[in-house]
Amino acid sequence: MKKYIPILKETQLFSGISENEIEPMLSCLQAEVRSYKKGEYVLSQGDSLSYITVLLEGCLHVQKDDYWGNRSIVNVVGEGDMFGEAYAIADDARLLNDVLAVEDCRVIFFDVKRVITVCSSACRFHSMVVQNLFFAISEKNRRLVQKIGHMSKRTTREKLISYLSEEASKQQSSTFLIPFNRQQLADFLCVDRSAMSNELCKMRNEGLIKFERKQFTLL
Amino acid sequence: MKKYIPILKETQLFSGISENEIEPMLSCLQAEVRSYKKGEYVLSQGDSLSYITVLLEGCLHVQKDDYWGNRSIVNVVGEGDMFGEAYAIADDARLLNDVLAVEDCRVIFFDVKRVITVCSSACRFHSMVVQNLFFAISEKNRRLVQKIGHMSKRTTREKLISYLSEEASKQQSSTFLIPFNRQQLADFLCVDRSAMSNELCKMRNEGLIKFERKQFTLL
DNA sequence: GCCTTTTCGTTGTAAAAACAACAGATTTAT
DNA sequence: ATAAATCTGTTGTTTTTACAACGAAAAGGC
Repeated sequence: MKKYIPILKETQLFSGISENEIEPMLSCLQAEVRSYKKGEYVLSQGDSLSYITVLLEGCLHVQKDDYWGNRSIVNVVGEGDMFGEAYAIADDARLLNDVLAVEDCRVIFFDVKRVITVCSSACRFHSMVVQNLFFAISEKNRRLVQKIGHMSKRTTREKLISYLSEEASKQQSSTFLIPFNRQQLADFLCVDRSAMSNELCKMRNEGLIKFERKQFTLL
Repeated sequence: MKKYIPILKETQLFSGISENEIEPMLSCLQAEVRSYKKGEYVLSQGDSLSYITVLLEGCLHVQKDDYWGNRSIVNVVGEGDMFGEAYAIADDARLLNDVLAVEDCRVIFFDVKRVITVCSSACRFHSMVVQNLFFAISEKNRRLVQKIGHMSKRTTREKLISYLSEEASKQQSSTFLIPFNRQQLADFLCVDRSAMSNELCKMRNEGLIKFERKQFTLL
């Protein structure tokens, strides 16, 4: 359990809490680590979840099969990411998606009741975790709305402009780095990579933007 | 103010709190009720919000109009639903969307600082409101993720299938009512109305669905 | 260093969507 | 009850996207 503390320290959930403070919290929060083989389901649609979870190792896909059996991947969970928290915290929320291990995985579970109910004074950093969770979910909410703002644009060019403008304003510079490669950016904006790449180059030729790998400049 | 207590009692924010316990909380939370006519804006993009709000009566759309006049409906707020909370909780978050009354509405405002800061006095149900707020924000996140799931689909048909499947499963019936007219549904899924209407009729001709105004049936 | 894998840009084609314009049905207002 | 406004379906045209296939450049492993 101890070996995962450096990973946990970097997560938003434990932001502002040092490594030696995390250790006693693990038992307070009834932490439990489980392993999954590639192809196994970590969570399934319809499940009732009572754990806050953080992915320690591997990669997960949050996906859904619709009425006619078509599958859609909703989200990719990377190492250190929290997932399923909205289902664990909400009162009686059944999972609407499946969570599949696409690699061998290691997941840490925290009892949600222990997390959101502040325990007696012994665990003084607990209230900070509660607050972290509160702000994290609010921020996640706003990020989702922003993502919807980009996706709602009709053309690939408009989606790109929407996203790049926001990134520029967030980083307070017309030159900035994006956290995606081309494929990931396309997946984020829900467009085809090659079509997007094509559009980016057109925009560059028209003198709207400059870019080099992950560095972009709005002109 | 008193007459709204029976409505508030049924809301997520005051879940588990009885009517006679709500009354003293209203002053503690500095509640204020305002009315809006159909077509009026309750909140506007760029606003800084310091109130948790609950819709007592009517229906609201959380939406955004872009430079070219394209409208994107992010969320539908029904009676008893809370809105804008993610912006109120964060310290310096400006609203990304407008909130429009699509019917005559009545909204109650609570000072967010009073809500999330548990008071010292004998307001013992206050901490339960805080917990309810957690639940509500989590649920909101889930709804946003669902919407992204629909929008992430490449074709209008897939978007429709995704949305209608979910609505069917949410209402636990293959026949159900949607809360949108055609234009609003198009705005919600971020596609052109006529193209969507066309696609719906094709799907009906292919025997996939039946519909009549706002009532749909999956076959 | 070299080889392998990944990333990125480019092109052409087929499919799909946006857009515009219009007519009939339905709802709302007076 | 009638007129006005809104909603819905339909069609044709233009624009945009998805898809597939490929080579060059860059990154990573040994």
